[in-house]
Amino acid sequence: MKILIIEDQQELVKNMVRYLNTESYLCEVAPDCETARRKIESFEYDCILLDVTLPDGNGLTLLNELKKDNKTDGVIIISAKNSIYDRIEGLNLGADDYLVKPFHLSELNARISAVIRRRKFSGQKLMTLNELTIDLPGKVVFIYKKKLDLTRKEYDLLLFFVSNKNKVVSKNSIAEHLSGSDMDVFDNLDFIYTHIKNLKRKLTQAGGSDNIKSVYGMGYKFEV
Amino acid sequence: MKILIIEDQQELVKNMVRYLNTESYLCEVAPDCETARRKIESFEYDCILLDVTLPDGNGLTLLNELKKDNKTDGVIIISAKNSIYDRIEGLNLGADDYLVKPFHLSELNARISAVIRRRKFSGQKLMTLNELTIDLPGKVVFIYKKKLDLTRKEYDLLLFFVSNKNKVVSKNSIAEHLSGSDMDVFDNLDFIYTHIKNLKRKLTQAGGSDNIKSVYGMGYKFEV
DNA sequence: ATGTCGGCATGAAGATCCTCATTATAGAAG
DNA sequence: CTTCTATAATGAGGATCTTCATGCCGACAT
Repeated sequence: MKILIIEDQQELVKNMVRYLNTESYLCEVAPDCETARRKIESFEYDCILLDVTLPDGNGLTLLNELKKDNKTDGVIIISAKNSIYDRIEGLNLGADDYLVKPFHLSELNARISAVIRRRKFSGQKLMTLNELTIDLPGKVVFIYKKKLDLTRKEYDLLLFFVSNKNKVVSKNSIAEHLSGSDMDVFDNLDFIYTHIKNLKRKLTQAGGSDNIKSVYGMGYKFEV
Repeated sequence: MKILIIEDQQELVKNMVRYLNTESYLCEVAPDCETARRKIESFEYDCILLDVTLPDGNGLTLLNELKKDNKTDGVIIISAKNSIYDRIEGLNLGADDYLVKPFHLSELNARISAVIRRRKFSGQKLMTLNELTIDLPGKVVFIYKKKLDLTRKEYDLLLFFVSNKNKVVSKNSIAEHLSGSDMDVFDNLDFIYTHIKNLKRKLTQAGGSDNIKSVYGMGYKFEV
């Protein structure tokens, strides 16, 4: 899952990134509105953390721009001020949640996963597809009650498949989802093969069926 | 572990429950004395958080009732007033600890686990695990009758390990136990390494076996 | 002064990830 | 049907990143 952190306080950002990395999120940082705009244009994030006070403008202004493009989904406002005005304004502009500085990282984490759950999995905490069970808050996958030991990429990949089940996803979109950095072009998509192979192996070795079908020349489809 | 929260401020309760849930406590809420009485009668909680100001009476009155039934064990008083009277009164009535609003959730957590820890060991004064002997009231540790010279943190750490023996404890939970927990966020968990290293050294140098095993990426486990 | 504590630097150990070379397969073309 | 080419699967190994161990030192309190 990819998160954009729009925040200029370096120290805070450092802590957030470290913590969220341990929670298996891929983070990108935009220290100002300008960078944020550029990144949001070129990529779709699962969750956006938006600080209100930024060096080159107000975060709520940025949020307002996003609203026009219907891109406010998944935005969590972060503000140092405990101002009711900011809160209401932010939520009115379509933000999903609101966090007041200083906050606990565990609370941040809880809100992020809540937002993502709401967006992608209609609020469900547990997702079941035949023999497959995914515990979203716990980030654990089971097959027939048996816990799978997946790496971060494998988990991300599986989640990406599940949230696009029965649809063909291109290798490029998979690559974008899995890669941490925001490269536009991938000179080499081979690393996908490895992750798909490993995921398939772990799924089948645990007794599951192989739902990941390759669609020649198109990409892959998770059939269920 | 089950916790009863006797508190009428909904917003606060919501935050406490959410936080304590992430700490894998099970929470029940009583918004007034009446509900609290009923719940305490029908169930035994590992810890009770008791607000002093409640809509239908004073929390200390409730505590007094509990004292008559010897049920004050594990009670943490919560008060908005920083009143010495309340504090002394509460502790006199048998409360285990006292917390002044507003407080950090991490501090609340630390105190709850402290109370639970205290209660867990309350029956025994001496705890023996193979060559290891812990004199709980005296806070002294022996290996083969040989007294270990542990610092406070080292002792706390050992106790935490012992009370979670054969279970993996995360570094985060260790950090929360060891710290006075005024910190919002642990930007650095390295101090744990030092204490673990020193504890291990003291244990082995005294002739004990090294029971503290690291579980890569998970934390540590005290095997016995 | 002394002991305790926590941060930092370094290096080892471990896990993860990606590249690459090779083999297998699908679809197109002859 | 056979051949050819593009695409996909697989296995091995090294690069990279994370986590952990250890020693050292300054800060702080007793």
